[in-house]
Amino acid sequence: MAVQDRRQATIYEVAQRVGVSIATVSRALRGTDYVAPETRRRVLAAVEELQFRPSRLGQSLAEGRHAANGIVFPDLSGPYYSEVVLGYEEVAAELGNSVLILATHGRPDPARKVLELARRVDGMVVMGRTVADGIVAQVAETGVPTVLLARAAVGALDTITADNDSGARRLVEHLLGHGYRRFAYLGDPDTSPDVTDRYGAFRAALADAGHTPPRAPVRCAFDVDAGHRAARRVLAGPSRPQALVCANDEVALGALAAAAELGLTVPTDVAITGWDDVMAARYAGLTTVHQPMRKLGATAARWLHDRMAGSQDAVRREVLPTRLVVRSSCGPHSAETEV
Amino acid sequence: MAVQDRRQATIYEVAQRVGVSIATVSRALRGTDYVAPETRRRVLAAVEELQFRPSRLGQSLAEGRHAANGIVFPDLSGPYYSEVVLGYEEVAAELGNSVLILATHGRPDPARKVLELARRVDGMVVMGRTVADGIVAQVAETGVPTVLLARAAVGALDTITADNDSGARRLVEHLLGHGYRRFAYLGDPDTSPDVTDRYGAFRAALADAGHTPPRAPVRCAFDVDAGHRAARRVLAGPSRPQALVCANDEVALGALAAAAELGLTVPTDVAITGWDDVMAARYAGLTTVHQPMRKLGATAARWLHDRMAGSQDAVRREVLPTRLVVRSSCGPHSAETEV
DNA sequence: GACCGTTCCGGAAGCGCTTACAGTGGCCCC
DNA sequence: GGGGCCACTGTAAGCGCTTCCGGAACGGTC
Repeated sequence: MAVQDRRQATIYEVAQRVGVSIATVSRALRGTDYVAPETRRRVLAAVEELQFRPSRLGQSLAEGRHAANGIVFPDLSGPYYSEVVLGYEEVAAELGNSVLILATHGRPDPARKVLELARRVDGMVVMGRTVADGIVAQVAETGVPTVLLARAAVGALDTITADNDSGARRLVEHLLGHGYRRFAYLGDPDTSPDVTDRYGAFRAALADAGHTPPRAPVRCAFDVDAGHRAARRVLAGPSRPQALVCANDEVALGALAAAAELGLTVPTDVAITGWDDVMAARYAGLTTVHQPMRKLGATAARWLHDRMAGSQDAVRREVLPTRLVVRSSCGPHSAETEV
Repeated sequence: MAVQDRRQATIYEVAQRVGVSIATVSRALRGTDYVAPETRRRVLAAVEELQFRPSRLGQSLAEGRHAANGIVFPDLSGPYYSEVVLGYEEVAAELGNSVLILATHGRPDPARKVLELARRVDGMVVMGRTVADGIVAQVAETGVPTVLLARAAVGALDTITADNDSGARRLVEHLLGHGYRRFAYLGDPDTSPDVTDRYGAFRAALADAGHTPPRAPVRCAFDVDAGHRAARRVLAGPSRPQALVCANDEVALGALAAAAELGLTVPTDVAITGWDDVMAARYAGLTTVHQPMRKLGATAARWLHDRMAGSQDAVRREVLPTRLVVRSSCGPHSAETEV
């Protein structure tokens, strides 16, 4: 007792102190098999005295599992990703798994990082445009259950997404209802599968209604500053669009700021819409499309858990509904449709 | 080649295939010792053929380290925590560590979860009011380097916080400058060390200026809805305060909504301030105190890394500066002080 | 009293790596 | 031509657990 031992006690020391075998200590601790009450008591006492905590590595190695799973996402910045990750962590932890996170954004060689992550977990979810499909397939082939989130299906993997398609169509219909005909799309459809879908549906909806979609999107990153710069360019240019459809709320928020700077009134001079329905959208009066972020994360965690438990059920694909949230930035409305 | 083996190949199979010992395979792979070029080539070829990936558990057990560290926070919801976590993940990953996250919010028995996390990492940071000091001390005693973030120092642990004190004082001074004398504080100082400090400094600043601080805070959770409800109660009650100082931006955002509902104009009828400077604050014209969230996380990760590397340097304590961001919600200003 | 089932426990074999230690040749040098 | 060094490789001892297998003790049954 005298000198505190810095080293963690091992199961051997506990066994020795009690005068039993390590097998008995293990059994007493996990309650997996018969152990005499008195023996168990003495084991627990020794555990207490020695401050023994079983090594997670030893356990995992012996059990052949990590009791952990991971989530890969492009970036945690922005409310969207963090909400999804939170939803994920919440149920993963509930199901007894530790969660490892990996943000690939801007990192060199994300593939290596993802493969590395795959070696420390029993399962993982890959979100959005993080690594190439080939890498995902490679991970899945190593036997690590994988579920895809907000990204196009790859092979026979469970995939969960939000309904970008209907969301975009409803948004376009609403805007057309306001009478707008000249549109611009802000954001880069190539950097996120979700946005690819949204942009595609946006164009399709316009075409279906007999209107010509813009020639090309105004490419910009998905943050406020990039949206701000892109919007300035578009709004200051010739033949100003009547409506700016933005890839996400951050871009739209930047666009709102740009419009204000240019002395333009929203929605009178230009309508602006976002996507995600982040908190700021509400205060900016931004019309947007709501995504069930927590639920996306939670569902992914649950599905992954099923697969890790060995489920051989048919591949699951689900598209969670989105909801058009009409606020003031898209045009005049008689009554507040949403708050 | 014929049938894909579901099982991961082990180092033994690689060794057998090449006709060398596992030691040689290990050496060839990690490059830690002499291996004949030709041998290495053959090893790498076998690795490729068998799709061998070393087991992280085997490695960790042998090396005696996890190559991972963890962060514990109360909740990821809200932009504040997610930004800190992102800043943390960014540098931790850069330094070669996987990141485990654990949100304690609302979970039963957070202590057990934290202790469990401690067993799977080489070091961890504990943020805010998550577990009792005793648990933190216990973790630290097991030899897992620990750094504290946005929480009062415990024992000889590195601790990093934001400057709540000066922030709150500057805020109060500014509000007094507007002529306000009747204040209310929204938020529960007992649920976050940061807020405890802010509230304390808020009262002290008022007292120092010869004014009487409010008798007690208006306790509410740190989200928009709670802020909204609390503000409604306060604003609709008798002797309406002239200024609502809120524990964080979310509460303040809720308060803004409440004021609007009650037909009160901000800041004419009531001034409202927040804390954190989240994105929405900008669009809501909210006067607030900016915190360097990314930097908090990044610094914690760096310090933790030093400790994990065995640094025995003196205990580090740092208080990162905060910045008063004046917008429209606190009163009339001749020119925009901040955007 | 032989037999059997139950309870309890120890021995030992893994799990998949890393690395200390001990060679074994080959080559160079005096 | 013997000694020494260097490049390279194998042996084996861990790392700290879990769990299979089998043995011992004990009580109850026919």
